Amino acid sequence: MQKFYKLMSDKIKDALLKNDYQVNEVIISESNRPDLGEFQYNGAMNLAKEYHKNPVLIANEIKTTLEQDPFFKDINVAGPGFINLSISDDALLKYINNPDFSYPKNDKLIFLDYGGANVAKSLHVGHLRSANIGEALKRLCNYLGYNTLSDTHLGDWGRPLGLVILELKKRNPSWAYFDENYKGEYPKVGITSALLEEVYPYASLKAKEDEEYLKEAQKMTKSLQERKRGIYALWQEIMEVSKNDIKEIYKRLNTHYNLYKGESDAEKYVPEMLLYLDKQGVVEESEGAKVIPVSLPDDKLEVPPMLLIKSDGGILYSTTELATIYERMKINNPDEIWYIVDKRQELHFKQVFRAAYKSKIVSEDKKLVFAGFGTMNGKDGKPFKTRDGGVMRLTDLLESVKAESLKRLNDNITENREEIAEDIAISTVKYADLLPNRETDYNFDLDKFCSLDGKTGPYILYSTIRMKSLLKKAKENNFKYEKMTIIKGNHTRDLILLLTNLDNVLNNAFNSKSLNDVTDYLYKLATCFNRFYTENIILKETNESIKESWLYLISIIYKVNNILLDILAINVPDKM
RNA sequence: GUUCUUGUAGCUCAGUUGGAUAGAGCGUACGCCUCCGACGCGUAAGGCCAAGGGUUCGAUUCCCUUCAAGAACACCA
Repeated sequence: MQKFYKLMSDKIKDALLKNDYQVNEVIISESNRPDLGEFQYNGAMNLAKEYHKNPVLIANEIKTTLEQDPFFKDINVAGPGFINLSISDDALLKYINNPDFSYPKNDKLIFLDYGGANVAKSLHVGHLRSANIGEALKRLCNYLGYNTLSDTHLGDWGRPLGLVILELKKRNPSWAYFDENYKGEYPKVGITSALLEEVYPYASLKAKEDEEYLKEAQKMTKSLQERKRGIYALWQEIMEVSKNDIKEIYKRLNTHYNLYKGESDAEKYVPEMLLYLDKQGVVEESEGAKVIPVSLPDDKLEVPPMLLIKSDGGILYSTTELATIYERMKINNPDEIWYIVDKRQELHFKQVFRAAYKSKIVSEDKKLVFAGFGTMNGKDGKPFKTRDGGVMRLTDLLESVKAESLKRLNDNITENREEIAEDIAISTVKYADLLPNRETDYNFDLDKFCSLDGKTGPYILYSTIRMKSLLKKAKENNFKYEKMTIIKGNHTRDLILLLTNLDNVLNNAFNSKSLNDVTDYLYKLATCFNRFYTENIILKETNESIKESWLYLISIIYKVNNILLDILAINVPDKM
């Protein structure tokens, strides 16, 4: 059976045509007056304007036509021309017994850029949203039939690396990496992520206080960018260690990338791109620097030109960003690139995107999408800091949530407590992170997010596990649940109606590139199920067809729950 | 300073081309377990949608003004 809303709007479209009304799109929504109907169509009021007719009259014409279709149980016209629709049991049963949750494959390729980890620096809380939103969007795209590629786009080529290497040299001048006369393979020196984590903040601080040190660091950065043999080899060792470390943390968040490329990869394309840009004639000189002007006549705020080359000849963030696009178009040629990054970077990306289109690195038929997200702040609404004022590491955040989850975990669970607490912790963090609209800033509140009450990950998990264990028990008792034959009992109908909305929810999330519709829908499913569950005693129901119908319905709800949780990259433990 | 974003219940937030009586969660008050997971469910109180004006049958939504908060604004990433 096709998507329910599509079916309904097709029926209304037909009815409109039969009454000689032309309309491009029929939008039906859940009723906000459930006392009058289950769905509503408000189009009669718009048609009234277009056809200069009384909207109530139009609504009644449509009503009369629709009433011949046994699909509808009740149709009424209210107020200035609202059409309220209720569906017959037969139609709902037909839908629920043959629901279509799948989407056909298409060949569009969407490239998602999210994560943005920096090499030699541990991931911090600022990296959380990008990973959560990006991974969920990627899974959503896949579910809806799109091809995807994801890249974490590592920050692996700038001054931070120069600082780290310099400090390592100061401490270990005898390493072969630093011997300019050394030939042959360099022996590994056993860099660890713990070492890197300690070295970078130290060097970074020192560079701020010590001018001489900063100069040395700049020199070191230059050596790296020139790929001096020993320095480059050390960089490779650092990269390997750091990359594995980063992958480990992303793994905890169920986040995986197709590509772990970085600025160093894009940098290789810079010379080629510069030649190309020159040929395109888009580069201009300005105050000793080379820029691409990107302002447009109707800009209210003058968009400053994109800086391509500094007056000292060096390249910048925007240069590598543009080179990254150049590289991606050349290698992967995606139809769209989505950037899931902090919304404060909007202007920067606007410049780069404009430069990309202007120089025809990206053709007009392709989409560069900026999906900026709001900042996660501390409980007090101020930027999230540790007690000593530093930025909190992502691992520490996850550990604190895990510790809290473990503390709250039911005592009668004796096995796999650690693993279960981990699943709960990740669900907690992800659900809380995806609940607000993508662009909204939100405050991290440990107690609130870990609570079992309300719109929280644990509540969703609890409800899902409840469904699962109920179905398991039914199976153990050899209760069949292959179809639904009757709609009886409190909230049974509500659950079916809620399910019809799945397609809208997924499409809205795709269009808005925000997951809050999905998290909210999961919450609705869970509460509706819990209401249904408390008011109907399912396994002890004596009427066999009612029992089977209920169990079948639960199996569908459970399935949808799993589909959605999987899109959000949340694991469901067996027990909690 | 310029531009953009935001302002919705005590708190945290939804609200999709303008629609009927503005929705959730938390918190508060009061209820519901001899029964499938009470880590659950129910009921109630709580609002001048920042303020003022405009557009129209109709505005939290669109336009203008004011106030308040936040962000961005070329040689950092």
